[in-house]
Amino acid sequence: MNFKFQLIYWYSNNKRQLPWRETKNPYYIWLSEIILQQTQVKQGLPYYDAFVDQYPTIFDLAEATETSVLKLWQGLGYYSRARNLHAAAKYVVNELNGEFPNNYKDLLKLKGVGDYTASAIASFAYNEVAAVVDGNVYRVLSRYFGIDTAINSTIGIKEFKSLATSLIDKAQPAIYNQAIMEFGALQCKPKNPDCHICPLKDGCVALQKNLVSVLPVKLKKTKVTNKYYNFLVCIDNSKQILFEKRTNKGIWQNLYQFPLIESEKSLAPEEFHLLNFENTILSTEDFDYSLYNETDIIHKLSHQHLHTKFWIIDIDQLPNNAIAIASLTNYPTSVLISDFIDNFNF
DNA sequence: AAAGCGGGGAT
DNA sequence: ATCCCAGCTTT
Repeated sequence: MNFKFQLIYWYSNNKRQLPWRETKNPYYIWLSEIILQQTQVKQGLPYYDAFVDQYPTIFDLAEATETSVLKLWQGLGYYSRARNLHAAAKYVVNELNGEFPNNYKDLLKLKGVGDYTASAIASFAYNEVAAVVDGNVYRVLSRYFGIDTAINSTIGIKEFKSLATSLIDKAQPAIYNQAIMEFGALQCKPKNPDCHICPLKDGCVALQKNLVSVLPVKLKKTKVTNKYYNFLVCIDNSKQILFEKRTNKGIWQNLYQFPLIESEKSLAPEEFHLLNFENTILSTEDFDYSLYNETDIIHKLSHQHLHTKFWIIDIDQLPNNAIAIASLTNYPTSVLISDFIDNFNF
């Protein structure tokens, strides 16, 4: 048996039952693919169910507000996916008369849809011969064929896409694509795969040459920068609180948070006055404050470590852009903020 | 070509 | 700690 039939045979015996595999509806398949970008199935599954439940059609999604879409996305990370998802839904409904793009080339025009996702939707929903290359595929191909080209280099991306295209089963592209990804996820795992029970072991170059643990090759890691965040939790006598939208570029765009002042270093409790209040409505004179967390909460993103302090500030009367404390949970926020809201005794 | 963008799981 | 996850967009 050749490579593709071995994969498909293995898949038929080992595949997981997942809801997006039970449908050919391109909207549901698209939804699942966006959710699963850089996200493990276990983490994405409850979000998929929630989106299907709350937005059963692309029209429902298009009619929603971005804030409500972000709220449902809360906790999943990479929030540009949610913003792009919503924008693409509006594009399909308003510009394409609600007809979902039905081929690789047109799928690529959707915001948040790149080569992998366009190939996945085109093959799964329309059985188009378009080879997917995700993290699983990179791993399987680099090991089986013993390829040490860096998978995140420009040349590597082209080389693996070309190889994947040459291998796909043109008679059943949907099954083949599913099979190679599932094989990478369950059998050809990143760490300590059980190669002695692998159906492809006889042809696997990495196994013969003892290169399983070093393939695939990936270029360097991103450098982590440290930042020092000071959130001002400003509460007044009528249980109002300041909460505002992050409109800047960068992390957590369009999510909500308490007023934030960055500092150059981690401040001691008595150094509160060193914060730069220039762009806030507060002056350091007219309120009492305390520090919620004695030691910094370190919120780790892939490229930033956020050393965070929550300063609790009591004020007589906040301006009328403040919101009710009871309504805080209606707003989409980062995990850093939602954890605080869940734990703080308001 | 490189950097930016989250959060959690596995080891 | 470190790497990885059904990657894409911006610089």
